[in-house]
Amino acid sequence: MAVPPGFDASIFPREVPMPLGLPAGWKAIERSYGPSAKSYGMTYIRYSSDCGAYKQLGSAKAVIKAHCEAKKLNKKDSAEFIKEYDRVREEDKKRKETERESRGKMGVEKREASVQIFQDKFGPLVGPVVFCFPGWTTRWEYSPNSYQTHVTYTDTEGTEWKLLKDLEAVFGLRIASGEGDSISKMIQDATARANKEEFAVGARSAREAEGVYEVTATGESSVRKREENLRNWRKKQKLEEIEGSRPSPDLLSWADSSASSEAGVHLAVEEFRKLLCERRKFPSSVDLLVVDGAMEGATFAPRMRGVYYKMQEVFADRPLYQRLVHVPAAHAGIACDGVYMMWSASKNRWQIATAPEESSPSFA
DNA sequence: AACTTGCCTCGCAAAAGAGG
DNA sequence: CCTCTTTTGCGAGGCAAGTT
Repeated sequence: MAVPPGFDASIFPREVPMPLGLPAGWKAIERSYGPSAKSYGMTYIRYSSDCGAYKQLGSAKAVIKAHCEAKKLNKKDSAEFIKEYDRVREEDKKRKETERESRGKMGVEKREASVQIFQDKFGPLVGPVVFCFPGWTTRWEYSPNSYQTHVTYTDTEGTEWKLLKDLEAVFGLRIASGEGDSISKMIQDATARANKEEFAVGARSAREAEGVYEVTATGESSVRKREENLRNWRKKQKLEEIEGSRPSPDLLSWADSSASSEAGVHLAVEEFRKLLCERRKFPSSVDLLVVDGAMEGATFAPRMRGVYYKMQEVFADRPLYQRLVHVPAAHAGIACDGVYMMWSASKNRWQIATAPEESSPSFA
């Protein structure tokens, strides 16, 4: 077993976040295998209770069992507790599935059905139309090995799409969930502006340059040689690797260092605004919101505090905010986090959670 | 004897690769 | 361009050697 690149045994053992749905009062410690082990470079997790009664439990289920024991729960309450744990896990699984589906990755049947819904309404989706979606970027890459040019579309969220079928499936799914109107409008507007010849310029340019041709949301086009593109790509990969090994870079940049200073926060907000407007073409009037303080000691404080922007969507008749993070490796230098702030009608309060749904588990 | 620690395997899911 | 197959990655959980 090869040791993963960048593996550093000296950072272990270390505390890691407890898996979702486990009770408070426990710690998860990640340890690494010793140099003599076949699994050197791999790690494993052990759980211990803060009270010291349990040490080195090997799994989440064992933690649940021990928790019920320690709390002297009777059979019924224990079963209830386990049920709740399963429910939370299930919900998280569903959330992840929804996330995958929004990227076009779904089961065969669902995919075919979604594609059908789309095609019944609009016919097959074609490149020149996607090319005209407002705020999207189109990139043609020529690969000399296959003499083929493949196209990648980047949507306004920065998600890349390589297959028109994926887009059809996602749009079909959204139509089925009642978003038909906005999609219809986008498709119709784009179809009206679509121009086959203009689109064909992309593939031709990429082929002639034997490299990459890209047209951004604002209509600027650029050509890069293949080698140059490969270099950039490698650089990006490396950066992402470094970013990945570090805990949330944005927090280090301001939440930790300058949260206490009014001016620091102000600077961070302005920085986000600048990036949003210049790189992601948001209107300069975009509403930004700072979440900070008043939660010292809260486990998820580092995950919650930060700058949020007001989304176009509304939730429960009130604005919906999404957290922004600094990601220098991303092309815009900025990205949206999976953390939202919304109004909860049932609880009659603002809350921060991982998905804009009434039922999603919330931090506060 | 009971507990702690390190290691290994199994099974599933995601990613990569091969082929039509 | 798309689908099917293979490979890889990863968490859960058990086993066994070492400690107390």
